[in-house]
Amino acid sequence: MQTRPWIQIAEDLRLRITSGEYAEGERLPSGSTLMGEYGVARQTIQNAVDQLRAEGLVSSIAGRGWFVSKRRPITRLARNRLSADERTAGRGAFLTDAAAADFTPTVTVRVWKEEAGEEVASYLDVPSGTQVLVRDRVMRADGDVVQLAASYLPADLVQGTQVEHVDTGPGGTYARLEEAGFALSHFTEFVSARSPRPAEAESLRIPHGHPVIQVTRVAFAADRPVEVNFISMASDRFQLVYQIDAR
Amino acid sequence: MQTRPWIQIAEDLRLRITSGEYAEGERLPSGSTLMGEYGVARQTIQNAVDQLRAEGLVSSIAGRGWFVSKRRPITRLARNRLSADERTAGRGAFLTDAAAADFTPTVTVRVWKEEAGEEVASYLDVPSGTQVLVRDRVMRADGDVVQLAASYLPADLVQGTQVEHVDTGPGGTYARLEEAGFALSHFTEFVSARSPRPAEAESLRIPHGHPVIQVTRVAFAADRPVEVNFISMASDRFQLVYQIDAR
DNA sequence: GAGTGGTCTAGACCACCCT
DNA sequence: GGGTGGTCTAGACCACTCT
Repeated sequence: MQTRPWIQIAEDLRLRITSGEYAEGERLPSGSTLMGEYGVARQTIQNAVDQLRAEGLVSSIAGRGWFVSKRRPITRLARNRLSADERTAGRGAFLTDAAAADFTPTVTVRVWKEEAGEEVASYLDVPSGTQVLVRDRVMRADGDVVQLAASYLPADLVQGTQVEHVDTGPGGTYARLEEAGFALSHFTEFVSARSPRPAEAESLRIPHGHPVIQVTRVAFAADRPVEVNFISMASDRFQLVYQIDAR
Repeated sequence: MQTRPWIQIAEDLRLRITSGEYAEGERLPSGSTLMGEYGVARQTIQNAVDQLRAEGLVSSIAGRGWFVSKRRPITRLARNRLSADERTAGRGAFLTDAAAADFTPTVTVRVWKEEAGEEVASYLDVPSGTQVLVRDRVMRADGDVVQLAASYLPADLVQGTQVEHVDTGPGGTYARLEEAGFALSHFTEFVSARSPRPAEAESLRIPHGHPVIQVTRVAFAADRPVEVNFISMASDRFQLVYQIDAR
């Protein structure tokens, strides 16, 4: 086998953590101590700890030490809440989640128009370069950024509606679309994950190496796509929940 | 702001790639060249490239160089295929996907019994320590490992059925469950992402730093959980697709 | 054999935290 | 001030690839 030292050290430390030798919230031995214990250089220990941090087992505080991560409560986001009932209740999806998970939500919105790039155009089934309305949103929970989202809608569809404004009114964009004659039939969500760019990681307060969940949601009105929404969120804080009928 | 050098270099290289200065599949300048260009040490360049690799923009071949990643075709896994129609068609989910995505599937299965740990017990709504049947599966596409899955079922539920054997027969576990009187009502899928352990990354052939999509699927028969399935797959190869009704 | 990526080492500096 | 994590440097070695 002969794995590299940093991998072996990571595996050993992982074992010591999961076996309970170091309890939740407890401090790991310092870098210098571990250098001595394993007889390796500083950087090698760092690599091992970086791995455990990416896995979510360890978090670090500069100047204090490495700590066994406390299992943070994970917010479960029920995706099937996009149903008409929830929508007409007058609250957007994020605000509904906030109520369920008990945090104070803030949403910062910027709105502008641009020409659709290739990806957006393909999701919306329009030619590249078509004018689209962009709704860029930063969602905070108790002040911390937790989700980034950018919606794209064909500009002619929402011309003169409240969707063009920062505040879309009760029920949000979807409610306004329905009023404009685009009754939503279904949503398609594409779910994946990726490593965030450093700037993104910093704004979402993601530990280095931690993945981001990437959801691309397309809203359809009578089989015509009317909105595509790109959503990013930290994978250590959120879990998506989908209900699938068996029949 | 004053970001660290490796972040700035990563950002610069990302720009040079996305702007098209280096085309898809093209080789980046060598480490030594970049050390000279940016006036930094080898390790700093390495850190920058590691970041781009985690983002999926760059892949590396030891002894050859760093290359701008070719956008691999992503296999979209339609989750709503868990419906009764698909199930009675006689093929498991993975084999259906294989047919759709055009690869040759292989599944290696190991089966055993053990006592349920805390997590499994809570998903199955049984006491910790209850006997469960474990079906551990390695799924390969054209020989490459692409998915790992481990199913847990209450042992008494499947006592004496074909589910206890490696080959569950046409329609798989779900078909056998229905025959045993447990008509499936719905599935709940919890979707998240995480950084793989090094060993896991190697077996799934995941570039270092690349996330794994983690799906936990619970099958219900008349509101009683009868199976929990933990599925891992590489996020650069798969995307999950969910259809959500709007009414 | 020369060039490449990947890793390890030893030493240094910084920002930060806790007396 | 002494300890801590995080980063950068300069130099080394290895496995690999392409002549």
